[in-house]
Amino acid sequence: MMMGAMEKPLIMANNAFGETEMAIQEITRGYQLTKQIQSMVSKLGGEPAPLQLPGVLFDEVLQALTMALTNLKSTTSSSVCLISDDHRTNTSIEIKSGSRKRRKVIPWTKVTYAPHDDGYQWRKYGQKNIQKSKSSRSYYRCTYKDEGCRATKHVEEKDCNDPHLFSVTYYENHTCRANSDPIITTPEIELDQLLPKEPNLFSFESNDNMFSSLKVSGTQQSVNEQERSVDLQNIHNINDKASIESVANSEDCLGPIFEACSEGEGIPTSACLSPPWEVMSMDFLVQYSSFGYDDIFGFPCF
DNA sequence: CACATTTGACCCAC
DNA sequence: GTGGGTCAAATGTG
Repeated sequence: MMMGAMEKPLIMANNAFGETEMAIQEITRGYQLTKQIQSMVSKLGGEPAPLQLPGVLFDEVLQALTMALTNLKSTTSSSVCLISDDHRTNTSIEIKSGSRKRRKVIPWTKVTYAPHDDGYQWRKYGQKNIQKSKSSRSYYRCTYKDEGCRATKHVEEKDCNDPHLFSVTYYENHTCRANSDPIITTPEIELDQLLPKEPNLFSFESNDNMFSSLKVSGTQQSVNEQERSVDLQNIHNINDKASIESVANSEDCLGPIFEACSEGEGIPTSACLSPPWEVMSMDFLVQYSSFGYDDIFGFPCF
């Protein structure tokens, strides 16, 4: 699915999210056009010396666009309700310890790229080196703690090759005025608006809480509107890097960097990604879309 | 000056 | 005793 050079970008809904989405579309288009030019330049051949510099510049442009997309996508996905309320809202249970009742908060975790702005205002109150982890963990609480808001979060660098990847664990819900922030809770943004109307839907099929397959659909302007399937015994044991890469990098698998959603009992059901992220983002994608469950499934870092 | 961050000390569950 | 979470004084920043 290669977008034509003169093609216009999609027109999105006229709201804040739509504007962000439009920016994402534009940058994605810029990425694709740069790829096209890079391809044309590389085909000229025969004059390697003067073409070496443009080659390096193309790489840098593509990298810059990719980073811009990541940040935009990260902001978008954390600012709107991609996640079902059951999982955005952590719950708490009462635990009896001796004669005392102790409230145990069930946290939820998401993996995100920096900057991890989730729309709330946080105040850092501590930092500790964690025994099991090479990196330190930062402790944040809501700026409006004085107003009775008990929300806290812990931010820790993920133990994988990507230094920009962070694990953010949330405890308690915001009860402060920030909770009425329309960006966070906009009810009119429905899941189907967020899910890609474009190609590259990776759908995870689950069976008894185990992921059994990964499907990739190329639907928009795909030469063959076909659905290809990569069968994986259990997605949490992904080790077939090559097959995932081949799908992710296939020509009719272009589009937004990624989106992720979760339905039902927290089992990630669909997501999409585009070729620039290859397997690295696949790992991120899986972890992101299974926020709070990575401890259970133990997704690997490639 | 007000607010945020840093960092060593303290608390507490295990 | 140890490790993780929180406190609070010192320090930084706009």
